[in-house]
Amino acid sequence: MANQKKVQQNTILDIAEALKLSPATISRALNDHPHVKEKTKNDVLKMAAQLGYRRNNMASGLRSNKTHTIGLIVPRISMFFHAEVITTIQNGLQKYGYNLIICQSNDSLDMEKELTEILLSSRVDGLIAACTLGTTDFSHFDKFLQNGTPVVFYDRVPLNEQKATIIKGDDFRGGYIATSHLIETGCKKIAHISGPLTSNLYQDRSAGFVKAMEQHKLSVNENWVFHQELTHANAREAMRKMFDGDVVPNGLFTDNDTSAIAALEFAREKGIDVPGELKIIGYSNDPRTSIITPAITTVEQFPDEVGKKIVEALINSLKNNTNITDERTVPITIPVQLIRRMTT
Amino acid sequence: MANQKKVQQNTILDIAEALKLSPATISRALNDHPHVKEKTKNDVLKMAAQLGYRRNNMASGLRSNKTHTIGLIVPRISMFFHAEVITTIQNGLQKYGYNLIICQSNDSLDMEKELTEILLSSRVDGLIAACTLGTTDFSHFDKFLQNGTPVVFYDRVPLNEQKATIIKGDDFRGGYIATSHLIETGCKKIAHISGPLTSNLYQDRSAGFVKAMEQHKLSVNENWVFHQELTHANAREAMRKMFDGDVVPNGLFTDNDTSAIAALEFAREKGIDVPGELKIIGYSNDPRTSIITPAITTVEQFPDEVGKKIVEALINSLKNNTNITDERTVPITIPVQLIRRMTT
DNA sequence: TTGTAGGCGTTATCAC
DNA sequence: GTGATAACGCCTACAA
Repeated sequence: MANQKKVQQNTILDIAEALKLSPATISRALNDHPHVKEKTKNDVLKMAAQLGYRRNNMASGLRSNKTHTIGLIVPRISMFFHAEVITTIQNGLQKYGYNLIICQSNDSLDMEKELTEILLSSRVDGLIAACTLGTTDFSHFDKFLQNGTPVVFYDRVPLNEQKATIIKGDDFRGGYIATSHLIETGCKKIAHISGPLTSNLYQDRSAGFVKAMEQHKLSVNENWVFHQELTHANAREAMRKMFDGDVVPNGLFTDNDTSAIAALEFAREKGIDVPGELKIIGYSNDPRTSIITPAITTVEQFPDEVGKKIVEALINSLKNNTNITDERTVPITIPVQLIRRMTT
Repeated sequence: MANQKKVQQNTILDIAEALKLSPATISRALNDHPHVKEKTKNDVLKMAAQLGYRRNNMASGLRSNKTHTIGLIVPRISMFFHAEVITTIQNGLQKYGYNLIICQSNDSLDMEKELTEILLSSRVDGLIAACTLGTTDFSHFDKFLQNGTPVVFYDRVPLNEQKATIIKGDDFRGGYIATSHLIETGCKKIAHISGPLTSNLYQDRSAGFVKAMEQHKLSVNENWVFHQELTHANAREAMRKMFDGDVVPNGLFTDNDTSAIAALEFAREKGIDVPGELKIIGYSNDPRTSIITPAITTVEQFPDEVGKKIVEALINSLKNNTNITDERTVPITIPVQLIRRMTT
């Protein structure tokens, strides 16, 4: 009984028998093989429909060594940016006949490792990953590369990966234009609530921040620079620390929108006028930023573009099997754009 | 070359050879079969790790007729409610060793049908589905039930399905408490922006609305009741129509938060005081409702609870293979709760 | 254009 | 406690 749970499904043998043909012909007909008579093809298709036949992907995959399945690992699907990217990826891959196994690491490195093992067992044809913020060692992805499975990293990516495709937003420029915008609107005392420097995202945005400051001959106040998990609570705490002091910032760049929202709420409660006394700019163009009062200026990352590039790169790798091609080593960068609203 | 894309992976035969054991023993050891010596088990595990062995799920599934994979069909993962439910489901199933193939129908019935075909081919061990708003004929799910694959519907569910598990929010009560709340806070002229009546969701919420109105001897103004796709634009249009008239409502119940937000924005633009002249209540407790000014009163659906119940029900069906059990026919209802904020 | 036969990697059923 | 063997459903040389 253990393995009898599922009722037996029809197989190509059933179709073969019904049509007095050989299983091979059925297989060929179903796969639209050129050397099959039109009529035979039609007969097979009709009979397949009639019997409710569905190809067994396991058997097919075992034999052909292809699963038509792509693995995807993200921190959390409920993060706006990722949700949008995933939707685009899924719709894109579907057109090419690929399925997507979506896995969430919950931003846990252990979970991420476990998921790679699972996807390895599933023999996915390709892998897409946005790593956890704490992933600095990417060796758990090596197996895929080693056995020729293309890997596309996006958003949170390895720094020195030579064999995988890397797709990232222009975080340096994002940090730079956000900070420059604050400066241009009159801020001289600028704070930066950033994420942990273990991730390329925040390294680059921080570098952009520093660059803009330097270019305008503004000094960075280290007490106003935070590297922390970008939660609502942490942002509030950072705000509290800064506004406890005698000298307070008049510009704030946060590396995500949740922090910007928290900061805005804090300002509201403390009677700090935004944008009068404090200008705020966030990152990601989360739907909440346009809805809050005042609407928050932020940096658009074009998740749709990111998703499209991922699909394009992956399909390309899958087709050409160019797993050791040079072009792959050059990261693909998606532009960002300042969305100016009411907080600056 | 066609099927040589992936490098050959190690198999149990490789382990067997390295250890001078038979493949059968390796298989048993890896599956923690009772009749294997501890030492042998350890040796096998060690060698498997050393060789970087990963079980081939296709081969295993083909033989054992189990995929340890659950299919999930939702309209869109980026909808807040679904994103939360999915996260809970995935984390829950993971504990039981099940993977999840997440598919998006984009609220298209054709896509939904296609996805069932794909998941049929994948021979998923179970299926979870939140249907499109237009799904009134659920026969494309019959195949799963027929071959003994448990199916759990949630949110948007079939009305007369006898063999599948049904998990839904208490939409009738949600509509009822929302409307009652408006009445209790002084509204007598109440409008209802609802979704299409093809879905149980909006049938039930509408019934709750009507029931509350009747109970308080209030008449329903049919010009103020809309059944439409619950988009931002449609809600604005509905508002425009209502507020073009001489008599305007002073209470509004919308079946989702996007519509509530659109209505609030409309009111703001037209100088209609909320909650003074118009009270608004939404549905779902989308994060945006608590962030907008004024924060919107809404109905909490407890996606986390929904997710937990789904996992529980599914695991239960999977274990007991109770595919024709009576208890399954009784829908499981998750309570809802009024979240009172500033718009009422 | 169609048929035959072998094998993909694993597990289950026998034996021993 | 372990080994030999067949079978899961499909695909693809090779043969006809």
